[in-house]
Amino acid sequence: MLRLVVSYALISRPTLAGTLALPFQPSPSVDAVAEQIRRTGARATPARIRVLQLLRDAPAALTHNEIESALGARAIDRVTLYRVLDWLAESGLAHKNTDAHRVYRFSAAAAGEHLTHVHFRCEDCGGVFCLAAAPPAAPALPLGFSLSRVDFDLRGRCAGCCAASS
Amino acid sequence: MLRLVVSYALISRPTLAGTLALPFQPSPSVDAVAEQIRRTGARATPARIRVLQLLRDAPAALTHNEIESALGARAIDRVTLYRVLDWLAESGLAHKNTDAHRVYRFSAAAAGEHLTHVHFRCEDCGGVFCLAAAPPAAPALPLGFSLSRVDFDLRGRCAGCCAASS
DNA sequence: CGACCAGACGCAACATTGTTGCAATAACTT
DNA sequence: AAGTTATTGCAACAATGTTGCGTCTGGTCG
Ligand SMILES: [Mn+2]
Ligand SMILES: [Mn+2]
Ligand SMILES: [Zn+2]
Ligand SMILES: [Zn+2]
Repeated sequence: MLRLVVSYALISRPTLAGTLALPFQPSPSVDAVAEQIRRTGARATPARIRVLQLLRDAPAALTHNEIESALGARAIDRVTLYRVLDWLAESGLAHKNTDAHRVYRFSAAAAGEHLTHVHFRCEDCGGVFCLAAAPPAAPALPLGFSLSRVDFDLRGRCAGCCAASS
Repeated sequence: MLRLVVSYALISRPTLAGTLALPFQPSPSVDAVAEQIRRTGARATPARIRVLQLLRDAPAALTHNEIESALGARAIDRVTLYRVLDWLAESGLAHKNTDAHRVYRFSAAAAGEHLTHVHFRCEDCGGVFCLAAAPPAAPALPLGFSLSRVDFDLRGRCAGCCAASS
């Protein structure tokens, strides 16, 4: 069975603040989130509002599964959640990334542009941590290739997982 | 449906040789491969020999699916192939990586150490290309984190996919 | 306000990749 | 040649993600 635990508390701990980007942000109001959605030209539905608000509150990128659990009772439909998440990513309101277990993780885009910093990916829990360091410049590409983005990923075990196994 | 096409020919083209690492290597004999397997202390079974030989012949990292197709008739069992591939990776004879479509790709380990160079990952076909550039050094980690590996991945569209859509 | 309708939703069914349990087989050892 | 035990093949399962389609509703306009 796949073990996918997000060390919520740990990620936003001040202990790591010196090297972690994206500090915790105050929760946005429902109206503000709805307005942000409408500005893209699309409809501000309850599903989109709740999910985007959840992402903006989250201290780390979340999986579809984690979001479904977080919504708890009166959860929205599984497929709708997939569509909402993809829509958020396409419309630029969220980032869609793959974690160390090859599962998609989503994070609110407003909080910071993930292309401007380096990431640490825990091979144990799958968590993604935003580090303060900037990624280096890309080397030259072979002829005919086109670049869309650069990822500098450090892999290993996060503090939480290291502590849990010692 | 998932489209997973490896541009075999393209990857080993001399056009790209200036910037691509891992040039094409001559095919190893069955006996040499079997001996390489036995040296790990495990049994040299037909499945392991055929798969490792295929990987050493391949100009690019292959998915489970591609390997199954390549073996064609008298294919080995799906599950056995998964186990052979995982064993090859664990025993150090092959590398196991994730492509842009979040599918595992396997490549023979002897041909070159992938930690010493940068990769280009095509977001269209999922192909992984080894570039000649070396990855930059890792920045400092937060306290308690442990690093196991660094990936510097360029993402975009490969020459084959760019040409196909123009 | 009430009707309208493109866009969003919910449901059911499906696809793909990867894993687990277990009995049967065969690679190596003696 | 027989014995041991790693490896195989099969069937069933699990997790993530997708597609098709009929129903509903958010935002708009009369
Ligand atoms: Mn980030
Ligand atoms: Mn490589
Ligand atoms: Zn972890
Ligand atoms: Zn491509």
